[in-house]
Amino acid sequence: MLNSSTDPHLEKGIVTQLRGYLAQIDLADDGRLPPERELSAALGVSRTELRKALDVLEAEGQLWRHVGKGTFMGSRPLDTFADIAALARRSNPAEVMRARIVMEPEICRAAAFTATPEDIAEMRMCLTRSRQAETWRQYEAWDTRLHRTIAEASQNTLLLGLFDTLNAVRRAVTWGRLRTEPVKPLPDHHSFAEHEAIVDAIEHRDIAAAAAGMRAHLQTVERKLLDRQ
Amino acid sequence: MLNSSTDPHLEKGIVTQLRGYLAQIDLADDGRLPPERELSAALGVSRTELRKALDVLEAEGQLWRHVGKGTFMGSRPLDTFADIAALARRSNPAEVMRARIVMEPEICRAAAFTATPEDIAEMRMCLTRSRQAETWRQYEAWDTRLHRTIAEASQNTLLLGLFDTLNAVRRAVTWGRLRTEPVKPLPDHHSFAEHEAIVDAIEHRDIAAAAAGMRAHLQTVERKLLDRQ
DNA sequence: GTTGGATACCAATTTCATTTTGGTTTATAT
DNA sequence: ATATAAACCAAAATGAAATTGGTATCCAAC
Repeated sequence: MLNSSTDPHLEKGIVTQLRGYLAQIDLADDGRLPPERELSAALGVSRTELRKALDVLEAEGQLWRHVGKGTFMGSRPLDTFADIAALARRSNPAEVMRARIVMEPEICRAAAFTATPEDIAEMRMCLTRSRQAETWRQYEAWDTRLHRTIAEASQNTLLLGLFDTLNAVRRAVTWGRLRTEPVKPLPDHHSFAEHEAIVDAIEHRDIAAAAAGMRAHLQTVERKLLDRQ
Repeated sequence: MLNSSTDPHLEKGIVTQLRGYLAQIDLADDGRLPPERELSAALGVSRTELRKALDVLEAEGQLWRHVGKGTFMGSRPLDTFADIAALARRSNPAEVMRARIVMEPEICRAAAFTATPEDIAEMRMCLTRSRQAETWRQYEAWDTRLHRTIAEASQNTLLLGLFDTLNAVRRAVTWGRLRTEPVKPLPDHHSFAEHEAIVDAIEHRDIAAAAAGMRAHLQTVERKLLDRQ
């Protein structure tokens, strides 16, 4: 009862030992620390005792664990809002338009840097087809494809992915408005000229005009959208 | 030149043959049809010719294809590029920084419009805590929280969701860089002053300065990152 | 009797090699 | 010229094996 090995407060010693070890080691970017089996060996304690110490730190919120994954410093990654269905439920058409106005002009600016002749040819095809559209559905298909071609032309997988996410939310959001528009796009539909101005700017590598054109276009779309409600 | 096998319109025949076959067969729930190698054998045409016919149907939007996955009837599912893990696999640190430079300044501009006093108070707390950080991990935690607080202050669920997606990809991307930095952030670390300029601009509703400050900050981060490689 | 250590086992997850698949190129033949 | 076959590539799916946190069991020490 007198030697330290039976001291009931020994576990507390392991906790402090562990704290020191964790402060000292330089862990990976993801905050993952060595598996329990290695850690117990490195600290010279049994796995059972190490787990008790880890339980304490986990209760303090200093780390989190998951079977098969490992043990990680910091707080458990919060449920990201990246789920499209959840996003669409929380969002609304006004937010979608605001997000488009934030993102797409800058994506368009980047595209003006990097668009290839093939990209521009596809944009031109979208322009032609959208003018020829016989129904609003067809028009929207070519409109969507044009905007996505611009995002592709940015040559950035990640930006394209974010654009796709935004687009998926846009389609999933309940717009609540009924189509009271004419059965097919009229020849003087505002988007035609705006789209062409954007593609022209991209083709001439006029990055400022490309961004400005896209912003103006989306602001027109936003205005038309909100007028109707 | 006279027999039908050299008829230049034969390919059109293959398209119709394929249409008939697709209308006839009972495809799986996911709309997947047999791989090209099987399909060409079943239809008794070469894979090259089959692919031409598939190109036509794809251009019509009747089916979509993806390497490794297969060919599917109908339109491409919404969440194709929205998966974080897939994005992280495809992307890289340079793309992540470019995407941040595209998105965050505009989010910051929006935040300068809408930030509440509570938002700004939290930003100031992040500034203080990041200055007090004893390790790089602590610093990064407060840095991340500052940037997310700014995104929250935009009052736009969708923008916040896109920001979270970007952040998740950032954490998942393999940076491959070794930590050669000092053990703790030095008092003259460039980010401190830059962060404070951004929060100041937001507080004074100087939307142009907010966006410019964020852009300058991220460009500095990008430069430091690429220097090191 | 209680405590701690070693061991074995479980299920979730990752890892890695293999296979499959659409996309592309090359050589050959008609 | 055009079509075909074959080979090759990279993305993705697949499946076996290893890894990892969680749990139960048995045993020794006191």
